[in-house]
Amino acid sequence: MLDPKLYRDHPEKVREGLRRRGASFDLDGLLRLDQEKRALGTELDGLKAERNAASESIAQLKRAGKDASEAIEKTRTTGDRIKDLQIRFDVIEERARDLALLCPNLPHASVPDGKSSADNKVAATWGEDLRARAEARVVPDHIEIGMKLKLFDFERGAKISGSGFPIFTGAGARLERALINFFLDTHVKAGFTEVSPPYLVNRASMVGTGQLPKFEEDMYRSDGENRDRDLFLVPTAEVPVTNMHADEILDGASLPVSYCAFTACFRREAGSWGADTRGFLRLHQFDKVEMVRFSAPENSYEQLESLRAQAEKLLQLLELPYRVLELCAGDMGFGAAKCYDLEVWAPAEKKWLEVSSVSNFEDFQARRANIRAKSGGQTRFLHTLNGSGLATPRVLVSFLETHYTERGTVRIPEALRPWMGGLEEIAAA
RNA sequence: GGAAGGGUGGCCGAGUGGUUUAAGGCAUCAGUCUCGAAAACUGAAGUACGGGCAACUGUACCGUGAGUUCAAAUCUCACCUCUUCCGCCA
Repeated sequence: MLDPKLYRDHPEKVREGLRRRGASFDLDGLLRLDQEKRALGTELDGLKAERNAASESIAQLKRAGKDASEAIEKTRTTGDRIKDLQIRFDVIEERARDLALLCPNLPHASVPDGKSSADNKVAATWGEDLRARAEARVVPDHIEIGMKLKLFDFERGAKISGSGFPIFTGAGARLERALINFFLDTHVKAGFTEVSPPYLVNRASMVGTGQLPKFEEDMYRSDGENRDRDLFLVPTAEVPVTNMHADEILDGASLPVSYCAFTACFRREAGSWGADTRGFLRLHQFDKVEMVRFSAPENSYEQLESLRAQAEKLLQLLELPYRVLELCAGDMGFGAAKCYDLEVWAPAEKKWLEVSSVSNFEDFQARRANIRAKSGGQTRFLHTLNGSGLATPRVLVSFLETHYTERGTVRIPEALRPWMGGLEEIAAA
């Protein structure tokens, strides 16, 4: 949610930000509703002040032992007017809030212009040589490798759940688990606090991080006895972990606060049928370790760089070539003010795969979830950031294709071996 | 699932429908004292929204939502949630 003062006092700035994003949002409608809400509010407050004064004089009459029935009778009509006006005010206020929740965040000044993923800027690359080496020979793709080594089973996953729900088997399941533990342990060592949150969250939490109200069709929902009791399968650990501190005031001196969490992630991927449906590239359920950071507003962009470095470190340790994209204004997610994507190279797919998205939301989520920090006697919305660290299925694709050996085995990079019981390579059983 | 008891500011914790402008304490900030600090003492201090150039001022907020009333932290109803006990259970 944007700061109301921003669109009230500087609507042209908001308009410019929306234009850069290529977002269609009814800013004029929001400004009209906001104006109407304030006019009604002023009138309503005046009536309430009138009633409070009348009640006070009634109290004085009664205390003095005098008859107050005439004053009570007169105040009754004020009460009726308040009731009417209150209903009108509530309707307008709700409409204003509903609309404000649909407005995306504005891009930070450093975010490059652009309309789509084609306009993203390559900010860094790592492992060029490895990539060239991997490309120099013909490599079977991850599905073929996985079938040969019996690492997963798409058909049986589809039988029990549907497409997009693979089963990991044997060394594949082991590798998946090893990656997760390797990620978590690396983060904990770097000072992150590990949390294991619920996989089902309420509607308020989904609104807090910005998945709702706009993207409900992409979420798995379990209906409650009413709307407020609906539960949603988490699309990312960002949702439960960020909302852990909803409606709280954190001690400013404790910032930044950093968490890491493993969860399965659930996405309907509505509307993307046919795109990347083969293999692991687009799933309805996948595993991911997420980093979430609560930062003071002053240095959230330093924190963004440090989160990005933390995610990069994992890929370096896994010896997977990657590049870092600085997303353009038109390609960023709904709530992000600035965002980097980490993409690994998949030699057989011959394409880059997004395995991490690292974003600074500034106070966009903090406003929605009401997360503040107090320092120096001042209470302000803090800044929230998060980054994948990392999403396993796509890492696995690159991992299998990159570390596939001429002997038909998959080499385990040294950094991961402690989590694989010292195993040096995965071979056919 | 059943029974009982709770939910009040950053935290703990009082609170008879109308001096509640929410007692008191802790923590915080400022001052006095001190070479400096601690302690002690004195004082300040909730959050959000609106109006005003400003000093200031209005409204709302005691788990959430309805209701009763001229007036609700206080009374009524529903719900959420926590604690304890019982039952069931991985």
